[in-house]
Amino acid sequence: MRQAEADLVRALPLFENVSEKHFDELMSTAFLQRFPQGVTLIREGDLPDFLHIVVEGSVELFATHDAHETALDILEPVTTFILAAVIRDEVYLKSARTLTPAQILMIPAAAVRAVFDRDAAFARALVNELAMRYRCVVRSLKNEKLRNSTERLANWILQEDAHQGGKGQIALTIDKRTLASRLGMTPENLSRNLAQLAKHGVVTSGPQFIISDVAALREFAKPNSLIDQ
Amino acid sequence: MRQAEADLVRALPLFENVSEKHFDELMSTAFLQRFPQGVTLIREGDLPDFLHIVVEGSVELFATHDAHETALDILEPVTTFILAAVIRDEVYLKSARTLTPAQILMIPAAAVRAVFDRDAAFARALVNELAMRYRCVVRSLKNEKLRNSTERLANWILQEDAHQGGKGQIALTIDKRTLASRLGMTPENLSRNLAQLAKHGVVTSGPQFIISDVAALREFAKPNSLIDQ
DNA sequence: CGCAAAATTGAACCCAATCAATGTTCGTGG
DNA sequence: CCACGAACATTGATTGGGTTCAATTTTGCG
Repeated sequence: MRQAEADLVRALPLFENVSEKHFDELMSTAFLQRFPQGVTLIREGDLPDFLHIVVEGSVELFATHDAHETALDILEPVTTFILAAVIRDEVYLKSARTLTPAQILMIPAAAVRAVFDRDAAFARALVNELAMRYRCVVRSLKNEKLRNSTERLANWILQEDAHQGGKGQIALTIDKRTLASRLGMTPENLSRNLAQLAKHGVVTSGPQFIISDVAALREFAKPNSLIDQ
Repeated sequence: MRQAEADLVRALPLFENVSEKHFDELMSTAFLQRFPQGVTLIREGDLPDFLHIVVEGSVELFATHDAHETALDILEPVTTFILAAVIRDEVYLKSARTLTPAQILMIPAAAVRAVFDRDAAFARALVNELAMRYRCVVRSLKNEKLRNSTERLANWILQEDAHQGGKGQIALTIDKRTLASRLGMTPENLSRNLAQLAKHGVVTSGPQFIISDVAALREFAKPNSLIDQ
């Protein structure tokens, strides 16, 4: 790994308070790799060799069973994944693929477990990260079970707008079929749901969503701090 | 807390390798309390005061939104809950209530965080526990999204049979409405699903389920080690 | 301009929840 | 020991949310 990249990694919250010695130990065997879009990074059922960290791009976590597949999460920088499998040294429960070209930091699982035992700051950071990931899953489980697909879309629009600066105007950076999968619905259903939201203050034209009536949209979406972000 | 109870707690995996000193520190402010059935132990949105551990009985984790409620998990001894909230010192995302009379060990959140920082064995055990809880949520999320309700029931029957000794004969210890809620379906739907499973090797008469054709049931249920147990 | 992929629209269908009615079980008190 | 009531369980009919399949329109790009 080059120095510029090592500096980038060093600044991550996960390594913030780790001693220089232990950080070097982790990095000496780690590598930062670029992947094109659509590459399967890990496969459910395999044993973890590396802790993965999304440094750039986005990664989809998904699972399959009986010829069906479901998206479980979409990760953006900077997020670890498969941390739980690495800690317990048990098989992955999910698969992962790149949704865009991506840069992934890979740290050997054995090194992670070794440094965890000797560096309290790293242990603290890891457990914090894991707790955060846990809470994310709980939030998305609640989102899935307590809202219908139109409500999930409405809340996504509110969040995405906030994320893009709250201008009440969203430019889609991904195509709609990807958005549909991220929201746990089919592309057909996304179309219908967007049509529904016309009644609740959202005007769409192609990849431009305009919130024409925020109050109406919030009224419909019922955002909830115990579910959203 | 009485000595007998302290011994019981001391034997939990979570405290196995914790030093005597730190264990005493945790226990000096902890208490083991009995609750009747149907008591709400924690409420989503509150800040965590205590780490909870189910020592006896069973506890339902649930969440509410917009006048709807959903069961997220059912815990049996010995399991921690709200560990992630305690570690991050953030509000609960779920509520919890006793499903049966229960005995709960409550350790002040501040003590947990304090000992975590000073006792590597405790840190290791906590992170292991958290990773295990995380993987449980992922499994139930996959179970929910990749199987329909009849398949979930079929797999529950296979697991419960194994749990009761693999005799091919299950005696229900809970009533069917509770089972329905645990499997994420309505009591009506449980009835219909049991009727369905008659075609796949399950004979029921009241609270007795008999697996008359294991091969047929497994064929239908398609158990999967990356989802079940 | 023309093609392929993406998006939309309509129709049929599936799964599960809800509502309503009926049947069953079980505990209690006469 | 039986009778009764309340909770539980089953069954049927209806509804709603969502997927799938098929056909059509739009978009983007060579």
